[in-house]
Amino acid sequence: MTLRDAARTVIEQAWDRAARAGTLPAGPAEVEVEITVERPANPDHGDLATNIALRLAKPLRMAPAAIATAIADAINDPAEPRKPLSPIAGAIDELAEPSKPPSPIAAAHVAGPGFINLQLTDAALESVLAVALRDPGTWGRSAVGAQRHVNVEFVSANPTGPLTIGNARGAFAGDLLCRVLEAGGQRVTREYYFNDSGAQVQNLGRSILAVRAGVPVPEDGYHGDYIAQLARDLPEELAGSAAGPRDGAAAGSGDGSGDGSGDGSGWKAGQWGSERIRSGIEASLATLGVHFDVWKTEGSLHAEGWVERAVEKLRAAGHLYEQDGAVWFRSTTFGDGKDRVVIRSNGEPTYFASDIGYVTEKFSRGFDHLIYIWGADHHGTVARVRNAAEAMGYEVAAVEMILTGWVRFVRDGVEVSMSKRAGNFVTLDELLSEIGVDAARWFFASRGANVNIDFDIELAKKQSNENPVYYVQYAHARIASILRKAQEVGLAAVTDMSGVLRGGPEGALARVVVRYPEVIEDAAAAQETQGITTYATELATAFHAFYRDAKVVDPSDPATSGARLALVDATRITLANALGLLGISAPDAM
RNA sequence: GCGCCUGUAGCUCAGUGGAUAGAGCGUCGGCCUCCGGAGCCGAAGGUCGCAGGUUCGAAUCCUGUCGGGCGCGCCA
Repeated sequence: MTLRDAARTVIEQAWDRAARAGTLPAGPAEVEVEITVERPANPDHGDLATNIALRLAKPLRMAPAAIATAIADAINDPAEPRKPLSPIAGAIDELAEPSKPPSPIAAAHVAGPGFINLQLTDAALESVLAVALRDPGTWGRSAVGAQRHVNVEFVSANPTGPLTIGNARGAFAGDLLCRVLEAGGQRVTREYYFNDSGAQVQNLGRSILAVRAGVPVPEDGYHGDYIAQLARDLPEELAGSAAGPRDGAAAGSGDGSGDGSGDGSGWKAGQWGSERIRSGIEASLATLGVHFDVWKTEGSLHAEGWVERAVEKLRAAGHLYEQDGAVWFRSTTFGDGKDRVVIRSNGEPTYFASDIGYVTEKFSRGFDHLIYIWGADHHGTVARVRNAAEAMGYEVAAVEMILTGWVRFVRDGVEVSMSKRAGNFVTLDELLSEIGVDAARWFFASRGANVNIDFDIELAKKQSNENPVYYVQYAHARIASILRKAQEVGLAAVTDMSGVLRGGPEGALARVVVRYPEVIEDAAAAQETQGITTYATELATAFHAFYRDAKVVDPSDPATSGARLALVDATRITLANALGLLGISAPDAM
């Protein structure tokens, strides 16, 4: 439970008392309305504020200011015995007599058109800081999403070439999403889906063989240095079998690929090269701090019968029909603009058929929720996959697609066009060696997943030293330095901060620190990380201001020093947790 | 043509029903005898694309419109 939740309870109980006392015509039991509590931007408006009186004006048929006054008076009434409040992160109880837990609210004021502004007690601030200091490992984490097991599939680039900076968006967006869901208490499985048996793999093999043989690569083959490297490394036995038969285990999709060429040349080389590339991709992702739990191949979905069974499921439910020799899914039943082919007239299943099989396979593993991170160019396939899930009897809401916006990569003002086939691309590894993982992570974490971004590589390099991430990291390093200094002179943090938080620089910093759990809760609910980077910047700013105004290490005043050390350490823990949640390092020295 | 995303400060982006719309970078001006100046303080800079509507209240919700991106295959 956060301070915000506690405040909500205080407000609801005050409203209830006002209704029972007759100053308001109806209480929370009679009127259905959500009590929203927010952190006002203007510090003059208190620590927390609620607009409940404005929202009750219509149902209660009263002026907002009168309602606000009634509720505020009830909150402020010291004679009123307090009902037990749920503990604030289990901490406030410890400071209170069990029979009468204290309210975290010191005072309520009516302001503006009917807002109720609330002031937190110093005891509430101190008890929340104590939670951070006592249990840094879980500080800020929420259990709201416990029990939900989520599958997040992202990147999923076919292994026909190294990851490019075009894949960076999905990699970071997906990983950041996973991290914020985990912080919200959910269980997450990170999944990478790829095709190890399609025509592109064969195409890759032919390209490798062609380069090795010194002949021109096929017209739509792959180019680039990495192909030359693979050609050099290709084992002799695979190089000799240019026309080797296709591996039977991969049967089911892509076979012949409908182009009539029908020969199996390049298969073994292609599969060898594909696996080489895949492990290279895994290594690249590892340098980003991105690790997958499951690597799933399209071929396995066919081999294990998932596609076939899913198609049967749709057929049994009456959602399939035949036309022009093909089998169609009646997607229009569920609002799609047109029906979609599942089995082509040549008997081959479509990519969509694999998607359908994959949905059933994922749900068979017990997930409550599926999330797909797709590029914006895939939005056309969202409806059909969700429709198919619905047609098979799954909850549509449990199948969610998040579309990442376009990243337009620019170098010196000129757009960098990228094509793996043409061998013209900037790899993810190159990007990171230029700007660094921490800066790249911060860049993507601080922007919405679905917005289009212009990314100027030269500008990013140039500005990397001024990246806001260093501002936050610097605050962390500065605190670490202060703590080292304190230890040198024999000063230690004290747990009893009573009196130190009263107003002044301490109160201002403490008020930002204690907000952290709410920031994480909001981020998890919105499935976004921008709020975390914004908050981390605010916290760093608050610390730097505190540092300016308050001397922390002062041997002549160990009591004040001790309390300030505790506050500063809670700040350090919070910065480290926020950065760590985003996969960014929190250095003790820079 | 239809559908989805998007338009906020010079630039890159936060802010999705609340009080005076924010940050970083850039520009201009200040601050190191003192725990880390990768810092601090201040200034300039915005008809939130435009027009209607809903609401006590709209950058935020609805409708229309203009600009940008993407999609509309028995490709993956």
